[in-house]
Amino acid sequence: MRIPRQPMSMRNRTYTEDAAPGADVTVAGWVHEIRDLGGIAFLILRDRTGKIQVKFEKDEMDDDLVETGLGVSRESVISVTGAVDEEPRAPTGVEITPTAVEVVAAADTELPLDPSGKVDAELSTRLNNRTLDLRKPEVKAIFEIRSEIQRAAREMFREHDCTEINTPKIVATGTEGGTELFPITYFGEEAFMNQSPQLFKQLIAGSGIERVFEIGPIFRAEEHNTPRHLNEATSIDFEGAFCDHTEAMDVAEAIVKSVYEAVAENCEAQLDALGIADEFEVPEGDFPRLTYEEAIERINATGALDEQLVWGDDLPTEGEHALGEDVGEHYFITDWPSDIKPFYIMDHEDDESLSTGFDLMHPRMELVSGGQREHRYEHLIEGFEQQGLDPDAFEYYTKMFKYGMPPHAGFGLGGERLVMTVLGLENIREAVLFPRDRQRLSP
RNA sequence: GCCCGGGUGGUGUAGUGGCCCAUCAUACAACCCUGUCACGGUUGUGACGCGGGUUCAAAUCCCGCCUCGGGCGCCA
Repeated sequence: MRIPRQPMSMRNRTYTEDAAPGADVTVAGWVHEIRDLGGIAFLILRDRTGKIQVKFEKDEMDDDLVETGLGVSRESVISVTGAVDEEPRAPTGVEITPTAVEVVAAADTELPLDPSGKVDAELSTRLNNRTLDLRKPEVKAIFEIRSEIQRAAREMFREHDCTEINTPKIVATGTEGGTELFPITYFGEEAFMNQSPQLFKQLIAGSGIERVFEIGPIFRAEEHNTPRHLNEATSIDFEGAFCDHTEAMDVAEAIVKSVYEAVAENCEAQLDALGIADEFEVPEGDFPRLTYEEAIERINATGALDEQLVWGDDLPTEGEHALGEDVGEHYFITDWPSDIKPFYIMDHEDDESLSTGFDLMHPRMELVSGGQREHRYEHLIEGFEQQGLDPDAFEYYTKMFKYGMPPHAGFGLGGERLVMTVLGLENIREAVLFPRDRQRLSP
């Protein structure tokens, strides 16, 4: 049974997909299109479940009814009451012969974009008119799938004995010092929007809760302008006490795979709406784990770069792409040089120049960054100083390492990048209802 | 932060100095049409981002501004 969620006058509303031949129903939704053939006309009504055809035979129906039904503009909200009949000539095999039509909310005739999809709209136009944009089945499908992805991720974290947590988004200090933060005023004090739950999730991993995850917003003030960056993004974070980096990699891999499996299993209609049902593939087998050294060797071997990479270089975007094409599936890059990973990542015990940091890559881009954390107080303080950060500013964080901080590891996964790569979207903004980027602050 | 490319009716486009009081599609308005499913047909409505400059002549070239997108850096 569906829970009634309509206004009182529409409690008895039937969804279009449930309108069965022989029944008298009231359907409600948006006017998708009207095709007036002269003596007969068809109105296509759309709701969240699909579309249904409403037939108007002018000679056989009340003039007022015909006038109301055919005089309404596209995308107006109407309700239609009438008998449902089987009709092979109708698009869905059934159609409604109306006895009553009510215009619930009329729409202006000039629409800022065309929800029927006959004319394309640029992403910018679409985002400025997101409500109308979401009336297109293929756009709606992205967010239904995004919801399923988050559900599947939550479930898999629970299977890994994690507790869901929520950490503050208004903070006094940054996390890693590196990226730009959005400054705000907090009752007259300087504060920032948090760029990552990193420090907080570590503090909770060190509590009795041990294994935690969070799906929440992060804010980065970098002025980048690319199809894979946002200034407000959703981070899917894991942190586990008594874990090392290899277990964190296992969890990351399990999450990504379970997301693909859930989409394949539960989103058939949405994949179909997006036109990718046939080529959609769930990753199989273990994700290859390349060391940083192997990664730069393979990139160099592709010959894609003008200059060969040497040990200690960060991987340029072009190199990432070349490697992604070469590997052809999700893969990890492990054993990064300590110098290019943040201070809170632990180095290997037997080689201090190598860190336990890892990235999980989709062939198109980086998805996950993680590692085993430095839980030893003295080493942590050293790390702060080496990175040019004042440990005193992070005392709320560092002091907890003095009271029994277990070894722990974790990762952060880019939520929008996950949606984007699962669905093959061209632009990360398509994976967010109301994206925040360099030039977009509203809607 | 550095670099590159765009902005033409409501929407998406054609147009690189005169052939443009601007093309096509869709939308909108009106009329015709009884089985459409991107319905079809006829007629009509509606636009060169803003400001300045060059030129006999500017949608087209130059400068500034606004705005959108992309590449790199950095990252999720």
